[in-house]
Amino acid sequence: MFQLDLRGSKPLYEQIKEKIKELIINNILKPDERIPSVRELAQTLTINPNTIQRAYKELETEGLIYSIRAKGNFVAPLEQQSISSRREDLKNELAKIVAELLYLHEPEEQIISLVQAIYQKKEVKDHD
Amino acid sequence: MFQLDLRGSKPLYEQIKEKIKELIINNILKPDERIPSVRELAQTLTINPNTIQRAYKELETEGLIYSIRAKGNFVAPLEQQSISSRREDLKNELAKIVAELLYLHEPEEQIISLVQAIYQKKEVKDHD
Amino acid sequence: MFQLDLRGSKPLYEQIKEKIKELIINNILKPDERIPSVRELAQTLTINPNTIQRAYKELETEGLIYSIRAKGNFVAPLEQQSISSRREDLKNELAKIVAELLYLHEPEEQIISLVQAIYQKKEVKDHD
Amino acid sequence: MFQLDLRGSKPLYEQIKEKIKELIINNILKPDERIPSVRELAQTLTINPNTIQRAYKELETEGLIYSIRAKGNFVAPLEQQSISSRREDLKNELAKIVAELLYLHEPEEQIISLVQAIYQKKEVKDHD
DNA sequence: GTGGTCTAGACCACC
DNA sequence: GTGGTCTAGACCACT
Repeated sequence: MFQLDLRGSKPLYEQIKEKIKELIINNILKPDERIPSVRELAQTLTINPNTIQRAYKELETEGLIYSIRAKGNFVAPLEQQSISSRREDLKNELAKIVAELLYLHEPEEQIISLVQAIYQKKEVKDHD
Repeated sequence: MFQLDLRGSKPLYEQIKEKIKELIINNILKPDERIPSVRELAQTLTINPNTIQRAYKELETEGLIYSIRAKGNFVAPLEQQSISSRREDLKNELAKIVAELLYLHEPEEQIISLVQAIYQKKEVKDHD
Repeated sequence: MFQLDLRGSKPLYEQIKEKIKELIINNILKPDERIPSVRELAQTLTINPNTIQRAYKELETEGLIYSIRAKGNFVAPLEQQSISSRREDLKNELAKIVAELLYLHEPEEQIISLVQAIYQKKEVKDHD
Repeated sequence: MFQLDLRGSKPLYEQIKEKIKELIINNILKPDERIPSVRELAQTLTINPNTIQRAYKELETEGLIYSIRAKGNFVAPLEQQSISSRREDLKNELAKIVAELLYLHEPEEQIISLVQAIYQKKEVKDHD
């Protein structure tokens, strides 16, 4: 499913969170689809179930997944997340990052083509 | 020096971090210039020194300031090796945010014009 | 039967819980009346059965509905022992919320008039 | 400092969260005051440090405390919490609870005197 | 089988 | 000393 960087300083549970988030954002995991069980994923990644559990719990509090006892964890449908405020938050974060990149003399074109690349990837997917 | 939003939802130390960052990015605080000591700033803002310390520490790990024991904290000059890696980090963060905005159906044009607006502001300043 | 806010921030299963609860509280669904089956409701709302099941289960633990295997889910009659303990639970929750509102400097009058407004609405209904 | 119900079904870390929250709300623990260290509290309550850690971490994400590595955990100043939206949320929760109490035939006077009792306790404290 | 909680014990980075 | 992360292993309630 994905691989972890066991050496880096980033906590494993955060890496797991990010990876799952990516899979959801890229629509590889679809709404109401079941994601691997805590034990399953722990085994395939050969790490402790507690670590997975922690990642899943935080994803749940962030509204990205929901869990049903004795059934599993599932991707939360997009509609149930607070889209509008989340979008504003993200745009604020983005503005700060761009301002810092400007300070570090990153050329504007580079940033714009980065944005375009991300959106283009999606268009390709939509044609599938 | 600056004011804090005491009623806002953001932690004080993050607000301080951002404010200092802004001052550096906008060249109001210049390279190798000394910034207020933890105690000084704590007193003028009438908040706990812990809060300032945490803000300064994170700015240091981000490479924006450096501290000399018993002398104070100073703005880090741009000419450091850390710049290119910092730029890569920022672009990675940016990519994640853009990906999530795409997932939330934010139109591409909005993002690009946001980026352009930030860079345009800078051009105006350069004309000063 | 009712509509969900598909864009809101609240999880769907909580919205369903609340809606059903409202229908029971306002006596639109009457004691021992059958409520839609998990599958039925999932189909009419075009959402995942898991979501409905979770909502129903929580309503059951709160004592508002009861389920008979292979027959369906029904509104629990008021004449049960569970009422007094449920009232105590609710009053405890309420006390905590009021304490936090006090901490956040919400004026006492505001809270009391909120309570009165809710009870007054009921009086009007009783006159129907 | 406080006692836990080891038999009940409520998770220990949630009990700890609630207790600390109470202490903060009742101003027994004051802004920027240090709260017991993870190990300290674990020892006095004779439970595992991990359990305390979990409680503290969730309190931090809720904005009630902040932690500084190698220094300890501290009460977050009131001003840095998002008061206005939090108050609205709390009033909504309160309205639902009152509606359910009305359904269960709890007399209006009982609720109002409960609210008044909580606010009166505070007045007494203010006279100290 | 599943998620959820808890313990015991360990290591790290920081100060 | 402090907070933070991770492992190993256990138990529970639920389906």
